[in-house]
Amino acid sequence: MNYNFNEIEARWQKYWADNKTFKASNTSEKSKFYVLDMFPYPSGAGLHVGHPLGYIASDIYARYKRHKGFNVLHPQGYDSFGLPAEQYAIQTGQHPAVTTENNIKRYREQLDKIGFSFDWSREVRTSDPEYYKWTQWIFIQLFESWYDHEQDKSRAISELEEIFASEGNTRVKAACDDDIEDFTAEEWNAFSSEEKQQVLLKYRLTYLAETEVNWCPQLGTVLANDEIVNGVSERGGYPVVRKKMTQWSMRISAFAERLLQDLNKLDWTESLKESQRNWIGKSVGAMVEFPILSFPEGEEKVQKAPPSGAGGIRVFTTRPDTIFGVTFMTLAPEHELVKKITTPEQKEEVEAYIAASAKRSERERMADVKSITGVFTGAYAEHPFTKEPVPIWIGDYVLAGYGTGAVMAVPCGDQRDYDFAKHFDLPIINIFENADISEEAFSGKEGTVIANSDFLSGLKYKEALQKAILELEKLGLGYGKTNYRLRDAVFSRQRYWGEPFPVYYVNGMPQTIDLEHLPLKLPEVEKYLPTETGEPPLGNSAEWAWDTKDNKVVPNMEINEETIFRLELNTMPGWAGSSWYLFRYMDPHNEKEFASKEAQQYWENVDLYIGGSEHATGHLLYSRFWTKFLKDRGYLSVEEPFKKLINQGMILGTSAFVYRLSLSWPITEKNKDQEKYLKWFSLKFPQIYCSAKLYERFSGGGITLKEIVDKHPTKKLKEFYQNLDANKIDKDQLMVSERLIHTDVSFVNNSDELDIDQFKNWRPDFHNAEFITEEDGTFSVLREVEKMSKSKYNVVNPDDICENYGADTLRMYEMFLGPLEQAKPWNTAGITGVHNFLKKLWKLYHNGEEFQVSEEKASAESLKTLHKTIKKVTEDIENFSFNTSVSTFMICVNELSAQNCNQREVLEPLAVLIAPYAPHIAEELWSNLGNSESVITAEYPVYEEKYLVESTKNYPISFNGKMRFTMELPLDMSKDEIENTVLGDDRTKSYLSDVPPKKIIVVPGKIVNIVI
RNA sequence: GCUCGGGUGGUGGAAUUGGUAGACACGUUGGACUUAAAAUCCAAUGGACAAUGCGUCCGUACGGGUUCAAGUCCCGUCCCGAGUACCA
Repeated sequence: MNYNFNEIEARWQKYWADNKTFKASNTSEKSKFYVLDMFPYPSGAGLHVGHPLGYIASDIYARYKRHKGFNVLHPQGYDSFGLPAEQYAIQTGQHPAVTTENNIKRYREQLDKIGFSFDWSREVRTSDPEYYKWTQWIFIQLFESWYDHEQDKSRAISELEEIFASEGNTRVKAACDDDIEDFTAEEWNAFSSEEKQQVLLKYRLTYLAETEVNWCPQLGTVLANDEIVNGVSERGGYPVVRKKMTQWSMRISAFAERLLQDLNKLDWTESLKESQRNWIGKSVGAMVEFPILSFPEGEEKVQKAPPSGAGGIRVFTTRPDTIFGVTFMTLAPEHELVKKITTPEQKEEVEAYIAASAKRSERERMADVKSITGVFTGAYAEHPFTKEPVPIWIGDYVLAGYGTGAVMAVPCGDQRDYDFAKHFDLPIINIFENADISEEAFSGKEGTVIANSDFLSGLKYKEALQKAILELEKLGLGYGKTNYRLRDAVFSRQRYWGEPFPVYYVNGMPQTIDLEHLPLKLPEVEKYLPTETGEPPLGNSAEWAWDTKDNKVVPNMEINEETIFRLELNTMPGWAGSSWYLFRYMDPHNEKEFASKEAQQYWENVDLYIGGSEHATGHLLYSRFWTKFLKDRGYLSVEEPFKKLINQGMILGTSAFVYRLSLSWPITEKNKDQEKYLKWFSLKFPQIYCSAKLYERFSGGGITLKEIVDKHPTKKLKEFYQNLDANKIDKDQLMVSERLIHTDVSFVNNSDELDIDQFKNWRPDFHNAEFITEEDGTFSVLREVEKMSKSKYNVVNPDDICENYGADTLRMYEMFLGPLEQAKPWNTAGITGVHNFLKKLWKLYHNGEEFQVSEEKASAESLKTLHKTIKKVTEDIENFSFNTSVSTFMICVNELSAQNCNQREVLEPLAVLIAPYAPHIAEELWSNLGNSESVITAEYPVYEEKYLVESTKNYPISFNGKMRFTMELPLDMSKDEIENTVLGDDRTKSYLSDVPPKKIIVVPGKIVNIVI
């Protein structure tokens, strides 16, 4: 019987589904193990071979753990709220829920074909009201909480109210807005309830605030920092501008220190922890206040303007020890004090500068690091110690968003300050002993001795740092402070397809809806675009008001501001639902809690999490934040969501680009009839030869040139295809890409012919390209490895692989490609190797057509092969080195085939051993071996040392470290005996040629090295 | 710029604590089977020299070093990838 993978796989997939083989129980005597994949966003394009990579790895591990006797939770679900479904809805009018449902169906079909051991009874979808009910509930909990820095935990807002009522807010150390004024208990108690609400909002862990946000006009929404790549939106690549808006924010900054410290507890890769550390961006230093001096008109005398506090410029610095090196200050152009302090003489210049820098986008400012710009405000600040006036400048190298938006400039110690000072001819004072600052700033820290600095002179960096802070504190002009780069996370999105906020507004103050009335379901809207007045899409809904009497949604027209109020129009961002989904899997159908205490206590948190590294700073940070919050408030018992995390590398696709090289004579006024330009340019290939309509029809995935020719045989296209030299390029595999490369160079050539050699000279990247010259131009074909994506027409579909080779081949091949964590290009060519291996494995259990295993004792040789394999594969799985375990299996099967091994004693354990990797074939073999239950119930084979014990070792004999020959010697031979035996060998003698060796190194069991 | 990875045949990649570099697979070449092809099986396959085999030399980005022994450890240089960036 041949290895009929299609039939075998379909049968076992049905068996698993019918028997609920992978259903996990929340009560078990066994130890638990939780293996989780980052759940997918169900996009319209379906899965490509890159998606399942991580799923296969986690599935192998989950199956392995089951064999090892663990109760394994291995669920899967969908992150089903998101932008693409909404964009699609805007274009086609189809409800996102409908397209999402369709996409999920397709995903499920594709996933099922690969044979994953997911417990689908626990499936979650973030867009399901029964799920987002609890996302809304968590939001409410955040709203009802504040962060107490003294206890270092989140607490109920009612406790804060009690503190305010009894002692005011002066002693409260809370994470809160900056602009809070002190009040006493009496004052608090005298506040109106509205005033109280306003104050509390500044303490809540989710709060409304006028914030400067990243606004993307094309997408019509705000974006989080991690949704912006290189100044443009991650999705779509649209420009992003800064804009002030009232937005919900999450006070994640309150958790900065804990998020940083607890990284040490996690079994994550160092690089991932490092990116989180960078993102949190802790810096220790001091807050210093420089009082402002002003020059009142007509008076030369320096006068102290508003006393410190109200009128000072606050700066954050990591180097308070360098304070005597301050020669000027720089404010960000957006700094609120700029307008107040600018002198009339400087006003014009300053305003022009502010206007100019406001025009420059964030991106331009980032790209243009080199040029130094700035303007003097005319104002001066007073140095806290020397009392000397310090000129105040503005410059856009200072960022409004970091620290206080102002810096004390120490040109001798900071390169940017140095450059600024040089450019504007500002003084530079050297306050470092033995430092040369004639060319650049001196940035040394450890061992640096401060000079020329009054009471700091002679002190080392560390001592000076502490002394400076101490002295500042004495003056009341500064204090030690730790600053974090981590900003509070904006939580509002002006979108339709997301979780609605369970919030309505009474007199402008937000109120939340009680749990028993959740979920607040997403309303129907006529269109998914912003309203004419610029409100988010939910503003289009006719029924989006909250009736506080009946606790239900009612039509907007009934709003009376007494019992019926308007609801929040924003929705939550994508990361809301994904921040806690791991806990919902534990108890997915619970209607009373997001997960029961029992389920939580049993499953705790994720033991192994596998997913892409693109979530390093977004999802993984937010999820940690919410977990810590829920723990603080007693809803969870764990501090961290994911114990161990592995990033699978991306699988890349190979794209072939067809470029058209053509001649053209662009005619301009200047060169009319004078010169001929040979201009090379690329065109969207399909658009040359086929209509735009056709192009759209093909956009379901990668398209080959042959497909276009078959479906749309225009004469030109046919000719082009036929004339391609099949010896030079694989014409049927030729993929057509819409990629457009712009060239910015044109070069002069007086001939009409394209000089290919010259062209290659000019563009070395085309050195290996194929060139084909046609009557209407020259074409070139280039292959490049890049991210696999529908838009790049380089997608390989896993369905086709399953169809042609089977899921087991796909699973093993994806693992065989290389280390899990490494990015690697997909190349289908090598898949036959893995497929042949499975065929050989199949043959081991068959005698020609018949399934047949022998009940006789296996040979010592075969047992050795088996146990060697058990040992290596087990180690490999534990180390997530799946690629090497696949080759171990290949070696094993090659050896057993050579030994003609067909004994049950070897083949039965082998079937279990390979089951995590190739579960379908394993089930088939296991059942043919006479077992009635699924192979998943089988115990994992145990490696026994006794089968591997060797009596001899094939010693490599090397001379001066170079291996020359080997000698088979008993392992129990002593060092001296080995030495004598080796020296007695004829080959050794010939290498020594009668010269006695200088030294002989014998490492028993390893090597012999003779030094001549 | 900084941080973290990495650089090994024609290709993907192996090589626990320094101990036989190139496992396993693809590809290529030759052979068997076949009318033929596919499939399958067998053999060879880092490079150079030698070629009857024995062999010799060079080889893990580059230059040094430590060591009996270095892909592996140390110092310096170059290159590639990822993240991050006027972070005060």
